[in-house]
Formats: sequence, C-alpha cells, structure tokens
Amino acid sequence: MSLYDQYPVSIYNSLKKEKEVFKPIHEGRVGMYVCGPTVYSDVHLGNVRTFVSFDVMFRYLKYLGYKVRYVRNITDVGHLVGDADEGEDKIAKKARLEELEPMEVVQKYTNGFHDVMDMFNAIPPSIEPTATGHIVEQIEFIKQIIDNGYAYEKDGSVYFDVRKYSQDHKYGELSGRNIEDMLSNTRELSGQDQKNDPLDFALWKNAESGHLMRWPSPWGIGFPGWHLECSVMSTKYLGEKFDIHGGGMDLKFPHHEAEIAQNKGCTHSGGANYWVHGNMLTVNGRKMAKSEGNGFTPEQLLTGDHKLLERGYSPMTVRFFMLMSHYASTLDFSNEALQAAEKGYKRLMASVNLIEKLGQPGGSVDKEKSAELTSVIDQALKDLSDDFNTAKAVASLFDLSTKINTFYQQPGELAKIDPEAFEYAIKHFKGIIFDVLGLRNEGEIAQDGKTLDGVMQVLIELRKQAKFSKNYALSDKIRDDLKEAGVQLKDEKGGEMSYTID
RNA sequence: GGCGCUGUGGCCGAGUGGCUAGGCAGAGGUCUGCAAAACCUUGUACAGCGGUUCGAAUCCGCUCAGCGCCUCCA
Repeated sequence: MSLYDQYPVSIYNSLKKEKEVFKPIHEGRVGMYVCGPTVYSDVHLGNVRTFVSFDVMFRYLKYLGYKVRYVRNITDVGHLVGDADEGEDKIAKKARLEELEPMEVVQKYTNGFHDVMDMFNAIPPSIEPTATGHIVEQIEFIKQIIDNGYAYEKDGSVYFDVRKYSQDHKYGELSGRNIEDMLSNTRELSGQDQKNDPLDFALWKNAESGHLMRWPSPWGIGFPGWHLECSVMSTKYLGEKFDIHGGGMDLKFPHHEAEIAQNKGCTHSGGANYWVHGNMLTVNGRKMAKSEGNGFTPEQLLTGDHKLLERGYSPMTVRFFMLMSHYASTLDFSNEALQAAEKGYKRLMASVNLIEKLGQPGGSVDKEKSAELTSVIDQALKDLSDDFNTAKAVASLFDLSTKINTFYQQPGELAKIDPEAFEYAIKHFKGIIFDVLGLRNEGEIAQDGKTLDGVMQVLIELRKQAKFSKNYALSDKIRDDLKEAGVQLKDEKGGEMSYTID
C-alpha cells in the first residue's frame, strides 16, 4: 500500500470553492502547472512565498509516492505595462530603459530568479518553459480558437470574444463574476477601441513600429497576448486535462479566468481539475507589492539592509516562517515573527542534530509510549494531506522534537521505545523536515569545516582543563569570547561539551 | 459599485460544533560552579450583539474594523 493511499490528499479547489479528495487523472501520476514569474525585475518575498508553497506541494506529492510532472513557466514576453495603453511590453520597456536587448533583460532576471529559488531550497520544476520558446504553439492555439469562433482579428491583432464565448460557456466561474456586472463596472480605458467589447482580451498584439519584441504571424508582425502562454504550455506538457493548476491569489482574475476561457475556446476542455491559489504576504496588514514600496529583495532580507528590517534573516528562517502558516492564509511579516521563527527553526535543527547522539532504543519496551511516538508522525502526515497544512504538521514536529530531547537527557525513556517504532518515527521526522518542508540544516553546513572543528576541539579541551582546576575565570572567558565570535558552547552531562554556530 | 476574504491569549499562527494546537516572549521549578540549552509547571484567547443547538471560537443574521481582486502583480 502506497503512502498516498494511506494518507489520501484533499485539496481546497478554488474552482469548486470547497475542499475535495484529490484524485489524479492517471493513477499514481500528477500533472501540476504553476504560473511562474514575469522576468522583468527582481523577485521579492511575495513571489518566494508562492513558489515555496507550491514547492512543498510538489515535494509532498512525491513523498507520498506520486510521480509528479511539475511545470512552471517563465513569462518573458507579453505582459503589458499597466499605465501604457499603447500596448507597450514590460520587458521591452525595461530593455529600453536599461538599453539592453530584451532577451538580455530576460536572461538577467531569469538567472536571478533561479538563484533566489535555489537559496530558498525550492526544487526546480520538471519543465520550465518560456513564452518566447512557444510562439509557434501559441499561434496554432489562436488559429484553433478563431476556427472555433471565439476570437476575431482586427488590425493585425486577435482578440478573444468573451461575449460569444459566454453564450456557450460560463465566463467567470473561477472568480465568481458575471458578465453583466463586469460590463457595468468596466473602467474607461483608452486604447481599447480596437476591441469589439471592453471585456475582450488580446490573444495576439500587433507590434507597432519600434516595439522591440516582434514575431511574424498570420496576422502580421506582433507578439502573443498576456494570458495565452499558460494555456498553451500547460496543454502542451500536461495535456488538455490535467490535475493541478496553481498560482497566486491575485492571478485569479483576469489571468486564470482568461486561461480557462482560452482552453475551452481551443480544446473544449477547461484544463486543470483542481485550481489552487496561494495567498499574499502582507506587511503591517497590507499586501507586499512593488507599488506599495513595502517589498524587499532577498539580498536585503539576508543583510537586513532595508528600513523595515531590524536585521538579516537566513533563508531557512524565512522558509520556516512561511511554512508556519497555511498557504491559503495571508501571512503578515514582522521582525518579531521572523525572530520567533528563527528560534523555532534552530530548536528543530538542534533536535535533528541530537538524533545521531542518541543511544539505542529498546530494552524495556513500553508499547503505549512507542505507539505515542508513531502517532505523532501519523498526525503530521494526516495534516500534510489535509490541504498541505504545514502549520499543523510543524506543531507535530515540535512534539517530536521535545521527545527526542527527552530521549537524550533520559536514556531510560528511549529504552521504552520499540526500535522499529523509533526508526519509523525518525525516518519520517527527517523526511518531513528535509524532503517535504525542504528545510536545510544551516548550522550543520557551517560545522562541516573540519579545520574549524579541530580548532573547536582544542578550545573545548582547554576549557575542560580550566574547569577541572576550578579556574572559572578562564573557562568563562573562553565561553564568553567564543559567544562573541558567534559560537555557543554548551556544557553537557558527564563533563562533555558541545557547540553550535549561530 | 461588483466579487471575495479576515478579525483567535503580549506577538506570530493552526483549528474540528463538545476533547491542551504549536512557536516566540513572560513567570516558577529541575539540572549547572555560573551560564546556555534542554526538560517540567504555568496563560479566565477566540471583534461586538443576537439566533440555532443539550453544547459554538467553530453554523446563521446583523454591527464594527481591516484586507484582497475588479489595471500588471505570486
């Protein structure tokens, strides 16, 4: 029996607006598509949160034994600048500002994005397709939509005919909107005269002279519309029907709504069965966004070089902080919260490090105590299967952490644990922490240095001698000075000493 | 205006109609030469007002406060 049968996953489906038992289309296999970043500037924490959320889903589904194909695109063309109605492309605009080739801009920020994802230990997706790499497919997709009667051409551009579409399908099913409301609330926008209807959106845009991104098409020189790539690439790599589609809450409308319409308009299938939306990161209760000026770069987060940051925080502290809440809840950033997360993270890692130092379990096995141990793991897996509730799972991990610490201090307690139960619990304890939550043991990395460890052993030996001769002034000085240098010495039972690096 | 969300103890943050979430901080204790860490103990929490119910933080209604989307946004 596989783990996914043992711990069936349920997911909150934005499309149905309720939690459902997850049933993949193909037994044992999952196709997952997540809307990736637009690479025209640095990613900020909000982006990181969303991708970390989906990274955990990817990791957990694999942990359960599913074979997962995870597709996350790179948007390197297509999104229009909000206040420029002339149809100027974000990337083209940025290119002009920086006097670069558009593809130079794309490459620069794609590299940066990958570096940041790596820093936060997010596993690269199975496929990371780019919009510019799928111009041909996008053109074919548009042709089919036109053939199906849901799009029209006008002056070298092609628009999706929302009204026509809504006669046959429900437009707005994901975001809970209806066409009439939207019509009466449409804002006055200039430059929309080409469209038959303000609700229509572009599938292909005619490139004006001087526009930097241009490709030939049956409708002239131009570039693909803002929403098209995701429809096209999810269909290409996952099929007309696939399992999970994810993205940030703010993409629900219009982006995902348009995506569904394009999919149905082309293939008559709506794409994903389960739509999953991650919530926003907030600062003082407000969405972290570039326009608010309350976001910061990962570099600033590490160094603490930002007016909102009291000091820097390590990547794993931040990752752990994010996992202490549920992906569908807003998460409010504050220095206090981050500092609390940092302590919690270190506490967890300290227990992990202790595992190696534990003696042998068993001897005078207490069945109840053993069952208690495995039930904590059981609970954690149930919680993860319950819409990926990392917050709850983390609580179980802390329970286990306490138990491990007790085992270390009181070997008698460890003797009560059945060796098999112990092995099972430790395997999953580590599995959940490292494989599912994707945490890295930052302290351990620092301790890898053999030279440093050798130096530490010398200092520890000196301190032991000082203590033995009751020269507490010297032994305290060694400890205090090391503390100053970022190394915490701990006296243990039996006169042994250990150290941790901050 | 339309669609939707949230309001939990000092802070962050889970939560099922009845059983201690958890982390951080605080208090007391054990251990220790002193620390640190760890362990144990400790908190009259669920915005307000009504209603449903044997029982609601959890369901319903209203009020108040805040937020998101509706334009690019994770």
